[in-house]
Amino acid sequence: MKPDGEGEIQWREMLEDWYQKHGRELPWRETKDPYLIWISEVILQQTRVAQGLDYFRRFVERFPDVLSLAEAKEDEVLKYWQGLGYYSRARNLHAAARDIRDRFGGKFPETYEAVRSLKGIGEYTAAAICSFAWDQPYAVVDGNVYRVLSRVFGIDIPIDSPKGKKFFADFAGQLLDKNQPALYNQAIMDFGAVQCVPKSPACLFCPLRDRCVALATGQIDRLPVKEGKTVVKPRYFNYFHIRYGENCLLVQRTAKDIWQNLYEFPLLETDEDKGLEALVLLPEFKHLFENVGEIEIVAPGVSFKHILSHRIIYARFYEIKVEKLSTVLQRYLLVPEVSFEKYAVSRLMSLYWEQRENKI
DNA sequence: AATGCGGGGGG
DNA sequence: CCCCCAGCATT
Repeated sequence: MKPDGEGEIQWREMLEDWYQKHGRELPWRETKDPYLIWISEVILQQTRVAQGLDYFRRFVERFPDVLSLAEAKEDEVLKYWQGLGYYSRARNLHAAARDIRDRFGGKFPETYEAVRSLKGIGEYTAAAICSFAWDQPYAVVDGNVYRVLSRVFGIDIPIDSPKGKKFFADFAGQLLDKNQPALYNQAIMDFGAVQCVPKSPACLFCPLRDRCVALATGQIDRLPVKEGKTVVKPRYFNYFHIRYGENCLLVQRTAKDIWQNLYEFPLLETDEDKGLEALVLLPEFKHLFENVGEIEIVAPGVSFKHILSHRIIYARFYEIKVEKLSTVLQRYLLVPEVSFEKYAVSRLMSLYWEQRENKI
């Protein structure tokens, strides 16, 4: 199928027909409120619909508009994001809400450039918001679009190369149905998510089976082409669940690192896997437990292998009771254990807490 | 141009 | 085990 002349019309009609029949009903499709669309799009960055649905419902119930989000504390926003990953999305959402309040008088901006200027909104999200909310003619290019276009038209330019990004952005712009951008954009993404799936798509039942280049040439499994290979690096986290009476100690991660601004136990990261015997010999360990009186190591280290896309974290948790709070320990946050769940923590921390509750 | 950032689901 | 998901920011 050629992307010009009559082919374009066929292409659009085919996608839009398919969408009318097979498109999914999703909560954020029932609104034209740019705020709700924005929230849904950010939640769905690198995240499946099934995973994000409940987060969307909870988030917009608590923060129904720009102002309520802007007035909230970042800690609470992060708490609503807990478990979803890529926490910079939540931090940027919060910062952008304040930006809209301060720079745009609380009214969601309505031009592509202004929307794009907000933190956490890139080309995809700006196009999604502007097309869905106001039917502006911007083509979305997400993982679904890359897959559909690369297969149907047999394009093997790597989608994660600058050349590929430019090509697909231009191409998607040509194919866009400028008379109804919202409908068209939803249609092509849903088509990718439901019909033209990454693995084992049901090509026999595809409305494009007669015209798909990848299917005709046996390249379905090869397209889209990606060149980037993510290197997985190991990290070794040794956490100390330090108990002082009915309290534990927490600290906020402030570094530009994984889980920024989430809370965790005092951490000793090592460059290799170490057991408790090796750990206690480290100066950092000695410093942490100086002047705390008698210490009692309640449990042997509990180990977790926490797998992320680009990291594999080998974590050990040690539950340690102390008699006194030294000046070192006083620098941490003293948190009643019954209040632990008020803090936004990583999945790793919450898994530890969960298994501990189960044991008790 | 390359890297970092989470977590979950499916083959 | 590996790949991918309604990507973005930083360097």
